[in-house]
Amino acid sequence: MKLSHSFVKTLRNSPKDESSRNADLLIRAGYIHKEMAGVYDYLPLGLKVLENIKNIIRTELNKIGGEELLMSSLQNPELWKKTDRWDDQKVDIWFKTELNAGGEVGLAPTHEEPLTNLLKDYVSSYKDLPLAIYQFQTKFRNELRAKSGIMRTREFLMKDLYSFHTSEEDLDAYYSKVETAYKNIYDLLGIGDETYETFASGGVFSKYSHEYQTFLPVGEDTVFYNQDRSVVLNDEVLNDEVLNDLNVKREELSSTRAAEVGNIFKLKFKYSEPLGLKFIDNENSQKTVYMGCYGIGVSRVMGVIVEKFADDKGLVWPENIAPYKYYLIGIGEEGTKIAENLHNQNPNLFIYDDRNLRPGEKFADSELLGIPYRIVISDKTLAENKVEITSRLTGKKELLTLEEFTAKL
RNA sequence: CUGGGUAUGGCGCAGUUGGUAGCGCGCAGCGUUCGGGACGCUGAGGCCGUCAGUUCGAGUCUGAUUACCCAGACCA
Repeated sequence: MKLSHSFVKTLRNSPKDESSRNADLLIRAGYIHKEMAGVYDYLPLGLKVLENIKNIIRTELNKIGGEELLMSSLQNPELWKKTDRWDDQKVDIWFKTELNAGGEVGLAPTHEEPLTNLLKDYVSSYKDLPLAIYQFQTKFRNELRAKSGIMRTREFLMKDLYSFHTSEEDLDAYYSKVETAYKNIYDLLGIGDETYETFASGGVFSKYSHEYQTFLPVGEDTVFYNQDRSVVLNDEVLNDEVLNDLNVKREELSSTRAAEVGNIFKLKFKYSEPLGLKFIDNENSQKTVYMGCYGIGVSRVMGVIVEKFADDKGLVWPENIAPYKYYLIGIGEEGTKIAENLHNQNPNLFIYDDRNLRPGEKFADSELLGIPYRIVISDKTLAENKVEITSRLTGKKELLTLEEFTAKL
């Protein structure tokens, strides 16, 4: 990608109305644009990051049998009335509007109801189960207060997976598979070593749910953890009964701020019962389907990654999710010519800074954008017939011949 | 929702006791520069969030309203 062709520009000043580090840097670096409080646009670079995160998640979910679909945002109130989640007193984050033809619709804050209902058309026998169905979908939640940049917004991208089973054992077994998949996902996203499965409140049908919490000073949750971090719990469930269940003592726990990057639930019959999702078992008797649901806030994860890695020079993306791997700078006539050639061979790997700027500005932007490796080709490096590679993360420089470098691509 | 704060060119800001707007960055042109955000000259761009009001005159005063930010509450 040639930078001169992008409509996006970097900013030297921080926008006044963003105090969160993630939105500040993402806006300055041209990854996102703010539409209004809690509503952001994803510009070409931001979209690439989002897509990279999605692909990591997609790959892992497909490994555990997930099937991807895409459901609608507009919701039929009748469905939600059956589960008692349409009433604003019960669920206070709905965006609701009216049809010109008459009647109300809502913008989906989650998708248990429509998917459970949808499956009534496709599930009739135990032979149709289990199922694991997921999507990447825009959710709408009318939060009283949007904050923390892209970490808590009114419109956001979420991966939601739902599983359907004939028995509690099967649900439990699948739940474990998801736990493993989630661990892999957070590892691949680069935040695995600071992300912990955390006990949280479970609701009606199970004692606990599990959240995935990334330790982060600007996180919105408070979690408690023991010394080896084998037990982590949300402060909302910090009580004697839970401490007893988990066999930890209050005194041995420390607390920290953390950001929720995922949440998994055993729903059992919570939605299948009221919506009537049933199957016939092998003895011809009618049973209610067991369900689980598993979410990851994709856009929030992007914000958490920014918060986790950014430094005083700007963004720092892990290689896996960076929009491009290399930021290419040619200096001098010969260096520019070679850089241009290199870029043209594989435009998808490089941001080629072909702008008519002095090198210092290009260096600064390469750092602000957080691209993993900066490649400089100049008279200086060409004197040794080499190109210079600088790691954004470590700042370490390396000189390779052009042949050695292209061999690595 | 409660409390506090802010609204002035694309971004960041200044506008003194009311006299119809200025700076930095960015942008356009020319020239000198060219491995760490260079410099000179020239230039474009704003009815000062919105609506009322006071006044001969309002970015400055009054009232209302909207948006945005922060803290808290809320948060499958």
